[in-house]
Amino acid sequence: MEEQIIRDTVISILKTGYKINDELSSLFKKFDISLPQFNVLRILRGQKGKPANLSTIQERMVHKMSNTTRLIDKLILKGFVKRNICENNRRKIEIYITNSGLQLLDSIDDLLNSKESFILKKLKLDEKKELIRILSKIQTTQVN
Amino acid sequence: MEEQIIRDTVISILKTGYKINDELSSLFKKFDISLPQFNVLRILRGQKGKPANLSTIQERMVHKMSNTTRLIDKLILKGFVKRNICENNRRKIEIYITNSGLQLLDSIDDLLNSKESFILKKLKLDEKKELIRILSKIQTTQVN
DNA sequence: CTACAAAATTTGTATATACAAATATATAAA
DNA sequence: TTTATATATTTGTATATACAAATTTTGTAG
Repeated sequence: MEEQIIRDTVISILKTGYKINDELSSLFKKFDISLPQFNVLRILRGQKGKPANLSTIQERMVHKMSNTTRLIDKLILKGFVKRNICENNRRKIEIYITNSGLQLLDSIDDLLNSKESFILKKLKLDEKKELIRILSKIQTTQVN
Repeated sequence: MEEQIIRDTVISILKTGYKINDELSSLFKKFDISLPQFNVLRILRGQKGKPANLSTIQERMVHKMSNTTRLIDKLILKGFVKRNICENNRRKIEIYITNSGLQLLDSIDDLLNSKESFILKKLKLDEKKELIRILSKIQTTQVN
């Protein structure tokens, strides 16, 4: 029945998501960061020197979180990012990645690439594209 | 480049997983349970009266967790399940769903079905099947 | 200029989760 | 029978996350 297929689809997305989440988390753990923390660092690297403020980071995060402030706090403690108050708008903060943060990402990049390739190794190129196409339909479904 | 597509695929699976996770969580929250708790209740209902022990439940969970004991504790506190020590093997415990738990599931079923349908409403039947097929390839990829 | 609402971030607090170590029981070997 | 090993679950503890309320600063209407 259709209803069963819907349920199976939902469960298979969830399971695969959890699996990938767990595997990447265990990789990042070796570098003493969490997956969301890594995600933030990568967003900041993408800024190419320009700072980002909290709300920008939140928007771009793979998993939107309720508490990005404390996540940044931890990255600051580890020396991977810096935080300043924005001159123009003192409500905002400006967040930068440090050299140490860039070095960390650099040391993770290759490992991550091979991990990701491994996870998807059974998929042909077409299947990856198909996956992206179908999943993006779900992403763009607005829920009330 | 291929590497970029791999990354995009991984991110799109993660994002979709988080999205579905969050939406279902917010539905279950109305009933004062979490998604993993719901999952356990549904596993127990599937036992059709027979008890399940902790390790069985853990194996079947959508998201394997490190701490199923306390998850069950919470369900017991709410009166949705019961726990006994197994007669044959006193290391094991036997977990049952109560009538109250069954009623809860019953009251959730319809809402959940329509939520799931809504989430996947943009997908044709073939696309759902294709999704399941491709994702199962990832599921069966053993990571060292 | 003052009061009020909006925006951006932070903080308090309760709950959830991960991980490792501890406990309890059963099985097997000597 | 004693000791060791494996199995099943529980507990301690540190960390992570969710959610709501509080704080700080800005913009705007009167």
